[in-house]
Amino acid sequence: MKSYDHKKFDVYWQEKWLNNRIYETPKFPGLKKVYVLDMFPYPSGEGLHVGHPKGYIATDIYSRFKRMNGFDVLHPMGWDAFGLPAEQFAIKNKIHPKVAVQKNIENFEQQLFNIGLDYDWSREIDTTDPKFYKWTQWIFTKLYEKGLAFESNEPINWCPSCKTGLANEDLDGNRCERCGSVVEKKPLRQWVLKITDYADRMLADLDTLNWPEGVKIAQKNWIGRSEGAEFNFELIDGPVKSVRIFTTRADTLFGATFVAVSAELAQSWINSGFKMSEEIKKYIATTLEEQKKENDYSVIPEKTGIFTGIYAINPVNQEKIPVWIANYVIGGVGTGAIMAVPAYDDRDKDFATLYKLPIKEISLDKTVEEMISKFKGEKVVRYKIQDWVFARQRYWGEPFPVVRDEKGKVYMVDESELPVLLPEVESYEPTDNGESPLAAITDWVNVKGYITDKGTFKQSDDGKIFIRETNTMPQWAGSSWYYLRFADPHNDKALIDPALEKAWLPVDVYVGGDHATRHLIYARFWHKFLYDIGVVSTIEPFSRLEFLGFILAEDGRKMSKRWGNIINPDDVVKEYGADTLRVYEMFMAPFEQTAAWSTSSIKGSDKFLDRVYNLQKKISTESTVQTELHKTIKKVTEDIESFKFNTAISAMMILVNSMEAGSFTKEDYLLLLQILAPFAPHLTEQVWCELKNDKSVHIGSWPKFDEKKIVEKEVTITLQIGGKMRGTFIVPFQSADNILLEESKKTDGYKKYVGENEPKNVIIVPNRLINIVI
RNA sequence: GCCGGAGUGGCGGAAUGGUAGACGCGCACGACUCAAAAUCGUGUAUCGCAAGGUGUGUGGGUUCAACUCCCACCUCCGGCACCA
Repeated sequence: MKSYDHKKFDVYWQEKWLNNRIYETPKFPGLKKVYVLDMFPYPSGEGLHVGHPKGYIATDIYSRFKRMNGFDVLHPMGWDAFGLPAEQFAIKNKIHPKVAVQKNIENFEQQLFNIGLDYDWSREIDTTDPKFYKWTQWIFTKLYEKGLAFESNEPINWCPSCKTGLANEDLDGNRCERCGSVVEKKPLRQWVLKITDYADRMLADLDTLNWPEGVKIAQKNWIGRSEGAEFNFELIDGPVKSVRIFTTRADTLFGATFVAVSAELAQSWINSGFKMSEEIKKYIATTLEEQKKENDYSVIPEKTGIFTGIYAINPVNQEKIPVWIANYVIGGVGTGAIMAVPAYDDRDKDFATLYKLPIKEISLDKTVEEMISKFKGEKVVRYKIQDWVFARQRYWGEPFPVVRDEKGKVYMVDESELPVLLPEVESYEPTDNGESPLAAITDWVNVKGYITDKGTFKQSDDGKIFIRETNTMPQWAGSSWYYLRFADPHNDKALIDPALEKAWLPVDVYVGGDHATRHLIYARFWHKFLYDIGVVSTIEPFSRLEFLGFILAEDGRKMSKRWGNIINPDDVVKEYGADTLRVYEMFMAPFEQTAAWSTSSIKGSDKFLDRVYNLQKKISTESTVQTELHKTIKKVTEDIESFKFNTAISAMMILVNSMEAGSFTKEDYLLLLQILAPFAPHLTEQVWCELKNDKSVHIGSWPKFDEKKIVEKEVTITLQIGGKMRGTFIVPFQSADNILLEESKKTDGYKKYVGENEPKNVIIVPNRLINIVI
């Protein structure tokens, strides 16, 4: 049992803060602004477990800290509420996703509120709100205008279980990231966004970001820029005049001993009428089938191939070399054809060894550049990143603001008629044929109207019939720009007012889990596009990124219904109070590190807060803790700024230990309350207001540490002899070297290990250490 | 295979190249109590009665001094993957 009733404090202050609007952000910031943002959650039906609020607690501490330091803080919260789970819930229970989502949001709000988070709820947003997705649709129309959104019929990844097309980023290997089904390649009419146009800028601007190095590297690899060249190899009696190969090693062209093409390319030759033997056809078919199948990436598949009977001419020496079909050459990568140089490429070497093809060593005396210019190569930059497959054949997403006329010509819906509302349907079931459930609603799909002078579509009852686009946008659409909306959440004339954009953006600190190669790629892409059309004034959306480590269950597994190991923050708040939950989650491990929950360890944080509360009974007029107090203020200030919450708390624990053992004044105690306030807002507010008769600790100013007080009067010097620790002694701060040496001679350690011998060398680190070398 | 990150007590973890294990949990003993819980106090890397020795994944190196820097390797976690 604690000495105070945390339930009373929690509820009292949470309501009071709400009523006094102490966390409401001004429309425009003053001199100092900071925009602190959490990756907004998907409001699932299961509610929060204790892992979810970890990041929110951190941003809460950070924004309270900044507010106390005189900043105007934008710290908002919203809901990323489109997506498959709500839809699947709807299908199962025949409840409209909107209804389920609303209920879940209310539950989430209450759970977050109970933790005492300082969000400005007047700025709450929801991606499924038509007032919000109006602007998601608007961005799409702008992308289309600039030629960055286009339709394609290329085969795309199709998840047979989710019954929708997917982007490369939605895959885990060759499985659907959501459900784990192996995806198929399926030709499907698709909306695609030209993210590749921004690849170079996204790569270059990574350097400007204060992000964890690992994320930057992951993005760099995902974008996967490679510089190389393409060369034409003429074919003798082939299906086409020449085959085009891509290489990053043009300098090895003289060592090419065969050409290898993908089964896909060979199939296209057959499709266009070229005759090949049954054996070859069979090989192509089985290879294509194999490549579709599940890959175990830990094992490199065995290489197979077949000779086509065709020969190619190496453009650098007119040598006649055979053309093979090989399973290690993959359609869709590069040109789908390579020149094989077994002497300088391990894969080519394996293949050549297997099929007894020649391996030719050469002298590499020409540079890549020389080879390109001399042998009519073409310099080519390739990216691993693919254009963003942007349409989903599902119900619960943003409708496209797109119609077609009877000839199939595409028009964007006029801006004045946005948003295109997501209609009610009877069945949310997806279909097998790649049609969205929306396609079944004929009186929505067929819409009368006309084309304006600007070339956009407007509705009119006496107009011609147009057909609406029935796909919806992917889950990542809303989250690609939502952070902009918080600065101007109720604007219905523009996505964001330019003055507010300049005032608040960019996000100064962005906190969340690992979305290195999806959300953080997509949002950067859209932000750069919005920069190009003048909506935003910064080239990057998130200046600083802090990753959070997840909280595992006590058994070391992920918290999940399936394992029955979920810990609900509501229960923890009830038993220990919001402050204890907050302090414990920040103390349990370094912020960015994954750690397991411990029901016994949390008691330590609870005890700590109780001791802080009880300290007020010990207030005296003498202080023995000045140095330590000011050291702690310094440490906590620095640690919050760098997200080292665990060591900040540890420093405060050390201070409290000293305060218990020694004596301290009321002023000392109030300073402790102030630096603890961001971590434990309820308890500190209660005691602060009682003792000081002040309005709120949270709008007061952050304590400044006194540099003079941090300086110790006496320091403990470590005595080393020959590098080994042989004792300690105490001297006044900043004692001269000769004093240190004299003092060290008085120690037992010196007498024992040095005695009358003359030291070879003496190394002195002022205020710290003396090392006598013998 | 490539690219990241990490290996420290029974556990979570702390250490600008300068007393390794701060702080917390757990455990042991003691105080309070009829008793228990809570609370408080003391102890808690390891070998040794002690003096002292050994210890931060392994093996080398640099240095007066290495968890920290360099080289080689092992293990675990994450990402990418026959990308030409």
